Amino acid sequence: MEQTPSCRVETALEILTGKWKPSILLELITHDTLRFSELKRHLPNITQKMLTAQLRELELNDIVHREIYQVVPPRVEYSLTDYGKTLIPVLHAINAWGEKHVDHLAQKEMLQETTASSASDSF
Amino acid sequence: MEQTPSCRVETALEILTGKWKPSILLELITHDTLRFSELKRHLPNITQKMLTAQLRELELNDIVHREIYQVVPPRVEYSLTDYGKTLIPVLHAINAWGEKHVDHLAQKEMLQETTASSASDSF
DNA sequence: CGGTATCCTCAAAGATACTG
DNA sequence: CAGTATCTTTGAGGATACCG
Repeated sequence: MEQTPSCRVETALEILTGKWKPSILLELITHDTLRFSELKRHLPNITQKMLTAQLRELELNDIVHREIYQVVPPRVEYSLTDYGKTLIPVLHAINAWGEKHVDHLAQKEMLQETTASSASDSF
Repeated sequence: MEQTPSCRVETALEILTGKWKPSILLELITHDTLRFSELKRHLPNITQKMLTAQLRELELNDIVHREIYQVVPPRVEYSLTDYGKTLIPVLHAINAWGEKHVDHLAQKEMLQETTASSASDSF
């Protein structure tokens, strides 16, 4: 319960870090609701174990809602909670900076001509 | 060079993650310029090895500038580059969300009275 | 003072197999 | 379909000692 700036930044970053959490969150932002298997299809390299684990952590932090339909075969849908949606502007800021940074890195590699790159996606 | 949103977010997060990078960056934001030993003093639990390693990574990404004064005893000063300063708004957004989240977590633990907490620091 | 060089630990992530 | 259960791997981070 320190509440120093770095405590707050680290607390926030704990939500976002985890190898797959940014991808999962971005999928849920753009698709709104996804079943477990759909999420897995969108993230081809993730294992079931990791997908489950990361989703559980996000759920524990109230970022993600897990809706279970008691049918056969089972159907489980994931979506952002309202609280989770407050993360969107943060991800947006990170995304925007990341785009600049990828360009910045590219410029370092080839210090010659600057290929004008495309404008930012909405996300 | 994929340039998908999650690629960009992950690229940006690579800069910020690392156990000590947020703290180091916040120190450099608030103090402007710090010697190696001053930085170490502000971060009591970091080892020299980790401090060096994290600073080197930040330097490689053009976030931090390392100025060496050839004197005895050696003097090395660290500061944010102009490019590194573009991270400040991002850290600010993360910090602001982190503050809300610490409150959010606190509310989950004691679901009783809401102690009105202090307003946000400048950082 | 401001670092390297080694060695070690442990937890996050991956591979694989099984299940209600 | 949507998960567990195990086992193994990897590498970030830490402890400690030494150096220009």
